[in-house]
Parts: sequence; C-alpha cells; structure tokens
Amino acid sequence: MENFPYSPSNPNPNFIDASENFELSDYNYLFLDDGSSDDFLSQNEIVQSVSDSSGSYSNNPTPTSHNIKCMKGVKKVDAKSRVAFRFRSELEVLDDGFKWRKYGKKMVKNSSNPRNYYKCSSEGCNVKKRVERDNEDSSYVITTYEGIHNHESPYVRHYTQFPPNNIALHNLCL
DNA sequence: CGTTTTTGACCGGCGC
DNA sequence: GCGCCGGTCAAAAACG
Repeated sequence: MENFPYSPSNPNPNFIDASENFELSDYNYLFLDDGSSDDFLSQNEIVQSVSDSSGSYSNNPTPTSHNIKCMKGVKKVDAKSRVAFRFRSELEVLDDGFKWRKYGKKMVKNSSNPRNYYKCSSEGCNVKKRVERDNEDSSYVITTYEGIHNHESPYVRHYTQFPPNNIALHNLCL
C-alpha cells in the first residue's frame, strides 16, 4: 500500500489518545477479505501464524502476518471487505468510537463461545461487526468489521476504553 | 418513552 | 429435497 497512514509512531490524529493504552504486542493479526481472492489467508491460517507480534507498521510494509492482509485488501475495496482484529481483553465489547446495536447471538460450530452480531446504529450506515472469543485462547477477543461507515465516529475524542486503534485501522485499511 | 437487548424463529446457501 | 449451518428478523422485555 502506498500510503498507510497509521503506525505506532504516527497514529492517526483522530485517534490520538488511543495508542497509549493499547499494547501493540497484543495485536496479532488483521486481514481484509472480500472473498474473491485465494490470496487471502483464512482466518484459521492467520490465527496459527500469530508468532510475529512486533506490531510495527510502515508506509512501505513488508509482508508479515501483521500487514500482508491489509496490503492486499487495499486493492479490493468494497462494501463487503472485512477486517478482523484479535487482541487480549477481558471485555467483549470494546469502545471503538461507534455506536452499535446488537441484533443477534449465535453459537457456531467448533467453538464453545457464542458469536455476537452488531450493526452500526447510525442511520443508513450498513457497517456490521461480529465479536467472539477465540476458541483456542479465550483470553483473546476476535472482532470482525464489515463495510465502510458512511459517517464519522460520533465519539472521535471521547474514548473510555482501549483500543480505538482497531477502528482507526479498520477505516484506514478500507 | 425511545432505544437497546434478548432470544427463538426464520431464511438462504450449500453439500449430500 | 432435506438437513445443517451461519446470519438476520422481530416481538417482547429490559433499560435508562
């Protein structure tokens, strides 16, 4: 990607308060997947490839388990693009700066943890997210965003919890 | 009293 | 066609 504006040393100004409370070493992967390319790693493959957790980004990233999906995702921007984040957290629902309405909860196969479905509460905004605990290590939460917000975050400077990084990355990568 | 959560029902895609 | 599975709907309850 030619211009990936987020890095630990150069956080998005809109999310300036975020990185202080966010342990990048706990951030293990992100990926975009519109389902149209075999180049994307599956979620399971990514989970298993969590070994490099240096958490570094640059404007010219080399393909690592951290950024390869983001790089690839950039050329496939559409409303069905998805971004997933996995991080250690006791809280299931993190304040990512957007307002969400829960619309479903489902037990999925091969996981002992339920998957929760949320939709952005903003009028006409079709962004959804899924939140579930990692079945392999339930101290981790996996959050998957789908879609692009048609509005700005209503709470740009009013975060109460970490880590707004995820939504910053979510928007920037899409 | 408007908004959100809860929860079983419903639905569509897919493999057999 | 049928059953499984993941995703969504919607009515009622809960919430603030």
